[in-house]
Amino acid sequence: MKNRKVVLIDGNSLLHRAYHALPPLKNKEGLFTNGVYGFMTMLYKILDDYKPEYVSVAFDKKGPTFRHEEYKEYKAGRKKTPDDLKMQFPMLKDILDRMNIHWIEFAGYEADDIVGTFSKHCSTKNMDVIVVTGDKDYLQLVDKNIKVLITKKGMTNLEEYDEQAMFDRYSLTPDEFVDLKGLMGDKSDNIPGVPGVGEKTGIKLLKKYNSIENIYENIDEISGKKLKERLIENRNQAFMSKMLAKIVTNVPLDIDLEDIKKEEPNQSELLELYTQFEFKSFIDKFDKEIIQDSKEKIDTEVEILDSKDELYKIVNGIDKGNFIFKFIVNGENNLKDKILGVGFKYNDDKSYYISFGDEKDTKEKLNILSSVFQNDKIAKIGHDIKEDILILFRYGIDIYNVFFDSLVAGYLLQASQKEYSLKTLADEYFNISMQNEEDLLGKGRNKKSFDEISIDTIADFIATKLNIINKLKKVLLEKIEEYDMKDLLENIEMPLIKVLADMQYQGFKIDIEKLKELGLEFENQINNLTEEIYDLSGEEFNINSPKQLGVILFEKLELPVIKKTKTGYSTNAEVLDKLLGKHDVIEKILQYRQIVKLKSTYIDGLIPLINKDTNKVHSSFNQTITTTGRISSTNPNLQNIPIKTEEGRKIRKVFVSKDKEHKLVDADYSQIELRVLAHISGDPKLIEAFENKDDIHAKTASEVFEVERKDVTSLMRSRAKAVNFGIVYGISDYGLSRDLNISRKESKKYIDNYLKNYSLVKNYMEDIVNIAKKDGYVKTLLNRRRFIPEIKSRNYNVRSFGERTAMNTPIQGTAADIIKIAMINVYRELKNRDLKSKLILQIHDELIIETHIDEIEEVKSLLKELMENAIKLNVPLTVDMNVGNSWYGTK
DNA sequence: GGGATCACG
DNA sequence: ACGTACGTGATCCCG
Repeated sequence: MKNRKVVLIDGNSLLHRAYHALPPLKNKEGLFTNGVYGFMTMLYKILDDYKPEYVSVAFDKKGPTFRHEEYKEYKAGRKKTPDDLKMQFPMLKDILDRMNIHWIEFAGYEADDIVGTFSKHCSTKNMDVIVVTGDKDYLQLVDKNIKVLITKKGMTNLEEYDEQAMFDRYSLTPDEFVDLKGLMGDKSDNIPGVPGVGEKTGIKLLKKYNSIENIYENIDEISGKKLKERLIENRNQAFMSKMLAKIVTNVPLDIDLEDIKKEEPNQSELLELYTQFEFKSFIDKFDKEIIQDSKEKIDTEVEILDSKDELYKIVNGIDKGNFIFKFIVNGENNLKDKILGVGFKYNDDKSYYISFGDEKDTKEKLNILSSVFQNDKIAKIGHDIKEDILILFRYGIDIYNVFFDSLVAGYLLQASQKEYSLKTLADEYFNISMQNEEDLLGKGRNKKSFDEISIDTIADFIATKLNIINKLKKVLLEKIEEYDMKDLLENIEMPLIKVLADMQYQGFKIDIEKLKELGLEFENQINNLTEEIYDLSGEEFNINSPKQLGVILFEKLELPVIKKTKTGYSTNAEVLDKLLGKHDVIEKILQYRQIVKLKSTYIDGLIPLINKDTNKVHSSFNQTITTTGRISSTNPNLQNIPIKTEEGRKIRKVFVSKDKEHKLVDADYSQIELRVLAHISGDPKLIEAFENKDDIHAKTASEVFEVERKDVTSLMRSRAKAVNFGIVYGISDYGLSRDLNISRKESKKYIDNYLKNYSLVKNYMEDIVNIAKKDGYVKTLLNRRRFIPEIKSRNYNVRSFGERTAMNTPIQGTAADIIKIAMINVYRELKNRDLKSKLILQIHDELIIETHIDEIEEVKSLLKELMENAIKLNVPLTVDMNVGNSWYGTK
């Protein structure tokens, strides 16, 4: 018969280990959970590996122990347990209770004494005993039935010691190990031992004499004058140290094995706690059913409306309050695809769903609803409302009072998340699990569309959504107020939704003929370059494959390897630039790369996105992607259309105004980020420079290079420009040296010179990093918040990244805030004045208005006015403007 | 689906 | 000694 197995754990030791091994994880309430999480990870692993019938976790009990009575200085000078860790003890004990795992503490004794007593008791009963700890002292407990597991670096690694393993490692028996500690002492417990005796000497002595007692009986034999002297001098201390180090094995415990028998955990209670602590990986191990049962149920009461009359009756009763709504579309493109219906919920009433038939039916039903959408007294609430507005615009319906969007609100609260779907938010803010579209429709080849789903299913689906949006509204708004972001939400992000929807709806006209012409031009160049490259390298290969190109360049042609990537040779432009002149093929490859990029991304990539009827592209402007508050653009990305090279800039010739009656007016902020820096740092010299309309890069050059202003060369100016960029990005000498291809020493000098000149900028950089360290986040001028957990990382690279982020985010983010305000004001003003001109694009510091030719002067003046006065800073904001028939022309 | 590359502010 | 500039998106290759 197999021996019964018991696992005994030193809870204090293991929780300490876990706490120090893991980064400071917190749940969303701010509760530190790292120690508990690490402990449980280990516990699960041990239970899994050893499958014990009996388990107990021992803790130290507060207050003095018998050791303190024997020796007042015991554990003196030890650092206080940090509060972040202290609060995790009751948390852990709570988990153990819910797991039905026994835990124990006993006044006057430490955890190791309890474990010692228990383990010896079990050993005499011939049980297999496994003791788990982070403390080597426990090795004295090892015997033929007792094994000791000691944590190694990395936490989940445990080293197992039985009698043999111990002897292999220390050449000592467990009993001798106590004496070793008596000789060596222990700094962390403030046990003195014999000064000058360390592990090596101690082991040597004990191998010969086996115990401290025996050493002193034979003290005359000891070789080594000094050692002998020390031993004699510290005789009492040695015996006392041994006594302190000896784990007590007769604590007066009332031991009943039945008490520590491992029982089944209370699943639902445990799940509740794991949910609170956000231990996702542990939750995943539970049965699906138990998880499901633990979830909060969501109201899905919904009435399907069958006719326009029914719809009309309901809509008629809506005059003020909250209107939560969501359209169902048969596809991805709300500007094109069929609208299947709409679900809505008025205040806390039940949900309604009504499906739309043909175009005529759709229009009629939307017309009935338009009185709600256009009623300023009714607060519109939804999730990703921009997509719904596209539908309304498509049917000529305006919308007022866009009050709350859970997508945007979720983003504002935590801008670094990947996504903010209702399912994710429901999971994050409530204990609710819901279906998303993928769960409903499937994915890949078997993906269904909504028109293959029964109307009852759709109605349930949408009712769930509406109810979750309603619940989210409450908690997200509370949080937003707590973060002081109400103004940002109400006056910037919510009004912006409609502006972005309109930009997307308006679109940007493409000159198809010009596009095709340019495509052919690029194609010819590519063909020629391909031939030349094959010729120069002596064989045909796929030039687009960095792997194949690497083989040609660095193996066949034996060019020097400048840089490697994870997967092989680096062949990027930086590397190729350094190889220029070493082989004729390099120049051709650089040209080839450039033209292929232009053609594949900006010609071929654009074509499928053009609406064939209108020749327009309708880029999607995304409000919830960037961590800094900028917006992003996709399908196509209109924020990275080439400009830096003439060849690339030609692409802009295909972006034209929609007809002869319109032109493009392009307005961009000059140096907005440096101006923001001047404002938030308050640096008088920087502020003055902008007030004086100074050439900022030239000015920086004269300061950084310590030359008279008249002696600034164009090379100096362009380098100073890089320094200014570096400052905004959260400067590092390494980054600057790479960018300018100069030594780090030199770049460090430039930076030092800069910061010497602009001492308040230097202060800002230091202050903001400290703020981020203290608060865990930084803010923009308008209270947009970004959490920077990286700044507390123990990894240098990660931490440095956090510091640069802390410096850059308030600058980039404030600039983003400012242009958002400008966009809202411009949009409103164009509308108020009933102008035909429309805002169609934003590129971070630049706006493009498709302007009616009769309105050009008016638009230019209102644009300039509204952009420059979007916000009052202690430096002026200035805007440059250009007009053209194409985007190429606006220069 | 991730890595490399390169387009923009 | 450590080794990266901040923020994005699209395309291509390749496992």
